[in-house]
Amino acid sequence: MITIYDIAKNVGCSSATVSKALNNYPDVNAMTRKKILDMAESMGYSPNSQAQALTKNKTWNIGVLFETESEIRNGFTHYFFSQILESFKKYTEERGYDLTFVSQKIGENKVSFLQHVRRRRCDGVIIANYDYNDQNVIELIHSKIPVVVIDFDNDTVSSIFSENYEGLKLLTQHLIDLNHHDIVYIHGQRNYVTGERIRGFEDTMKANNCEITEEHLVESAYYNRQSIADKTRLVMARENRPTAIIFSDDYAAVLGIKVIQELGLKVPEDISVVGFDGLELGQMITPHLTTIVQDTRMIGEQAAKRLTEIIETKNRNKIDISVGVELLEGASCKRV
Amino acid sequence: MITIYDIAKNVGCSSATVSKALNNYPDVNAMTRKKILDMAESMGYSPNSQAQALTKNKTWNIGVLFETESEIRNGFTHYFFSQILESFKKYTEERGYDLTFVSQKIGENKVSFLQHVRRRRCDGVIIANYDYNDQNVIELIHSKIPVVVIDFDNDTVSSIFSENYEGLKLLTQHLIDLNHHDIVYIHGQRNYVTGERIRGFEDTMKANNCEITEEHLVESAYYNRQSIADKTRLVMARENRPTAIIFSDDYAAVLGIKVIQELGLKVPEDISVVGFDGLELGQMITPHLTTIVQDTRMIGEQAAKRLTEIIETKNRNKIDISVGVELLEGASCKRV
DNA sequence: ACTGATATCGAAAGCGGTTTCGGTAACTTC
DNA sequence: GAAGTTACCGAAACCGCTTTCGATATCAGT
Repeated sequence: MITIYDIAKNVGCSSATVSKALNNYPDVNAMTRKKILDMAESMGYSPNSQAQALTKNKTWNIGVLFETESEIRNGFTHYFFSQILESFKKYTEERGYDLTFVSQKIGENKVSFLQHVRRRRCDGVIIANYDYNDQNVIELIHSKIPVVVIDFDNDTVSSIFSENYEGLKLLTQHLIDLNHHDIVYIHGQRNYVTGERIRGFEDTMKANNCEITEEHLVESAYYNRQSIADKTRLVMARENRPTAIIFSDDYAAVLGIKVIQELGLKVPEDISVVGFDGLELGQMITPHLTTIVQDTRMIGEQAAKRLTEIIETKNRNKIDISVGVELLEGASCKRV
Repeated sequence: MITIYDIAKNVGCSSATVSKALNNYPDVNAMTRKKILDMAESMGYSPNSQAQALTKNKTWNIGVLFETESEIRNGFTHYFFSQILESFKKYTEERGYDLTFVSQKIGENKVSFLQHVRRRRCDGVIIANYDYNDQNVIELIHSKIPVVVIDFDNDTVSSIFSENYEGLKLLTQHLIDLNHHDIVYIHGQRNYVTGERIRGFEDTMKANNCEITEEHLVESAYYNRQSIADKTRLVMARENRPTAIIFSDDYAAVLGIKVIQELGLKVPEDISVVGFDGLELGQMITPHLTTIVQDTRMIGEQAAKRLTEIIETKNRNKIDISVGVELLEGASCKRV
């Protein structure tokens, strides 16, 4: 690898001048600048970002913490979060940052997430879809490093949310408008997001004088095929089966529909089904899924915007950003 | 950020000794070593990987080039390649490498992929699902940097392939065994992989004395919904409609099935359909898709293994690795 | 007591850059 | 022509770490 010293030697100047020419400093003669730039070009010079990071104390690197509590679909393969990450990546790349996945190992050493991020001197970290109870994550959130989280309620770092309450309100109202009164919500594990959604569900039910008992709330493990199938079958086997099911997400809804179909029943003729997320998946099956579309592009972009802002202003102020949702009417619901 | 100098000062020794203690050099007294380690611990020391990279000339960073020719589902959201990447990541992480996505920008500067990788001093690069005709990619492949590619035939760098020929042979034979003779293959753009698959298709058809004309080969754009739907409709509208369709991949097959269903026809009663890849997607619809399962875990692992091998041995020898495929029988085919 | 081996340590150079600051040389200005 | 600017350049310190190599102290052996 060739260095600025090599260039300096060939041009006949000092390394300082080369550095200045390369970095558009004003105090270098136009002629020398050109000679240096040409020489750099012809020698195939490539600045060493490590050396630069060392002096500038900025790596242009953003750490990504991106896993899942589920064993089934994790990391990149997660239908929903991969979309957010893709959008996040696009925005940060434009800003000149690279994304580095933070793991628990560097070279030969086992490290905590915080240690990893600090070793790599990441300028900031985005956390999504991680187990927020993980001691490692907590440690990271409470560090001095710029952090933005997605879908996680906390009082230290900025976070991005979809309007979960609103989403469930829209879904529930939609079903009620179709004359459904007996609606079961198969939701995910209790956490902040789920809490908000349940609240939206309950409030809307009550506001429309629909009875709501514990029968109407069923918990299922997130992105867990077995659990989703089991819970769906359980609900379908009830003697007074509901007329509609709200699934925790599109993935669950699509699986649920499959289970229902395998039971010899039809959606929406025998039961109405809605999801949440707005995955392409939901539109690839028959019937098209009615669902809430989360604006993943916007979520990723807002997360990126907020994170780069924190990095560049050093102001870690907690700001919560809420991203709007939208009802997408498919063909999985029917008026009763 | 605290440095080895800070530790040295507090312990009362030189920075060299601190470094040695931290790196398990033999020439440091057990007592001093302990003092240093304890001090490092209590001060919350975190080595600067940039500084280490500078001296060791090794970054423990692998560049990832991972996009798609399609506008629809790219990067992380690609159903198939995200699985490979996930597996790749798992393996390289275990080995202590970090993954960095290589873009066309660093800080304020626009750069080529090669420049990006060289600036970051990546130890190696994995390329998957990229446009291999991109001048940027070609430049990278012909550089001195350790590179492994997936699904790309070339004569400079090591590559990992699924047994594409074998895959189509299995699919075609399966259909023929079910008495299908009129089979249309809706394949992707012509490239090496597609070529291999077409060869497998044609050879098997011929070996079974099935007629094969240009009618039997239809080209459709990869992961392009519109194109897939159009081509499917075209084939379905023929007056002597085939009894079976082989789609380029599961994504296309699932979309194809939807189109067929929307035409008021049934799979497999009216026509048999098979895909390629083995996506979860294919098993989430009714009927379950019959397809070829590509071993994405193995592909990612082999790619990682080969790449780290090249990095660690400096031997860039071209080695092609072939990964076996398997027929998965769903319910999307019927005997005629 | 003397020699040679061994254990332990640190000075210093190097990795590849950036940035301050002082020094020339040339150029204005009156 | 003296004084003050301005343009341009480079020495040197620094970023944080690794690694060589020589120095010193200690110890065993004879």
